[in-house]
Amino acid sequence: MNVGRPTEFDRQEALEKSMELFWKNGYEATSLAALIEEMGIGRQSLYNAFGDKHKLFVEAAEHYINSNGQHLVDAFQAPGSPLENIRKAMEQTVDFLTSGECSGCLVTNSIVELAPHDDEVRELVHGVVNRVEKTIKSTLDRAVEEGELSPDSDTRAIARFLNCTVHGLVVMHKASASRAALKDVVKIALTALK
Amino acid sequence: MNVGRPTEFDRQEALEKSMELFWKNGYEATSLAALIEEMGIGRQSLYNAFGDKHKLFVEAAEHYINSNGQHLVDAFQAPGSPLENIRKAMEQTVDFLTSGECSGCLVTNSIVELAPHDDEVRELVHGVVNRVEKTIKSTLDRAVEEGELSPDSDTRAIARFLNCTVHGLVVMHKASASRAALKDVVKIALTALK
DNA sequence: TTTTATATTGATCATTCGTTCCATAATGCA
DNA sequence: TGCATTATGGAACGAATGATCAATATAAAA
Repeated sequence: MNVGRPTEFDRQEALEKSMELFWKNGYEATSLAALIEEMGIGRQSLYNAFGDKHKLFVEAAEHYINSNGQHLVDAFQAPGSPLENIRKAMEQTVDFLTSGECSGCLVTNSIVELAPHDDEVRELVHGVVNRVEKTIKSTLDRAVEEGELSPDSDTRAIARFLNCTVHGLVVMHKASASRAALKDVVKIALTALK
Repeated sequence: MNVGRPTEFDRQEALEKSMELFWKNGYEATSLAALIEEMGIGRQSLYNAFGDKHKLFVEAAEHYINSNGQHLVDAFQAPGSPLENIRKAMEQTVDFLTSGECSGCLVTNSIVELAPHDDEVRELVHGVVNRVEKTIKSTLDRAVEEGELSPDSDTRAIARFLNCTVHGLVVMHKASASRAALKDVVKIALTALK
């Protein structure tokens, strides 16, 4: 077992670096040369460890979903008041976008750049969108159960709406919208929770 | 005046074709070869008439803004009930996205793909976003004047919110969201107009 | 008709792209 | 100590990229 020359680099670390690059520049605009440079590994090592550029991207996107994406899901599912969780999750999104050097959301970026003509990526991001929608819906259903929301609320529609708002916030931020503008959006969006 | 060999192709027609291609595939994924193929002109003619790929893209984007983008602005500014205009404009957006073969919105696409690292495009789309926001705000202000909306409404915030929702709808559509899902979003978003 | 200016056509440019080949190095196993 | 197996580093691949050059064609102006 474990025969052969041992790998010299940290696979997870290299994957993380590639994720940051794809996140910042998108798929097409990220070259193999840039990846090798940023990941700090040799060309052949990249192909050995990750297959090819597209496979690397998919793996990087999955890693993004399991790390950054999970934070959003966690915020919605936290214990305590469901509506308060939703408020916090939306404001957390604004903080996430406006804190430090952030390039929006890798999922949103991939939806726009790749989903229309890349079947594998489309299935991946479509799954994420559906999962987030269900997460929000279950939080809303809990809000109904606990009397925070009217029993005749269309929780699925509201969940879709909030999900949509998150993507809209990402786009606005990339269009140089101010933090105040994003907060305005959240403020109004939350008025739909009555 | 008008000296030299006359141009054989229709410049506006060629520009339109390039717009459709950039719209469908994005900037990076649209090659010169595909452009001259679709535009039906020679390579050198393209460079003579439009400068280079980037200049062509900017001009195509401006054309998109002045045609497709104007339809949205017109919907908001139509005569009659302001709130009714807003409702129609949002539903028109859903129709626009789900009718025929549409690749979202060239402006939204450009924001995500190019705005972060392309100064010229960023200024262009930033201007569009601001203009749309002001258009919606003026419609909302008219709604306040005509008593359709409470006088203490934060019309700028609502305008930002609706603008955000439009971009979110585009992203959702590209993520294979159903027409029903988009309509759900609009239904909830309009409840913020109370 | 000659001159000047612009358009078209096709060849060709240097780069960059993602990818692969190959020789070498480093490990565990027999 | 070989042997098998995997990793690394560098060279090189063919294809595609955006862009330009040079030759020819077509028009108006002199």
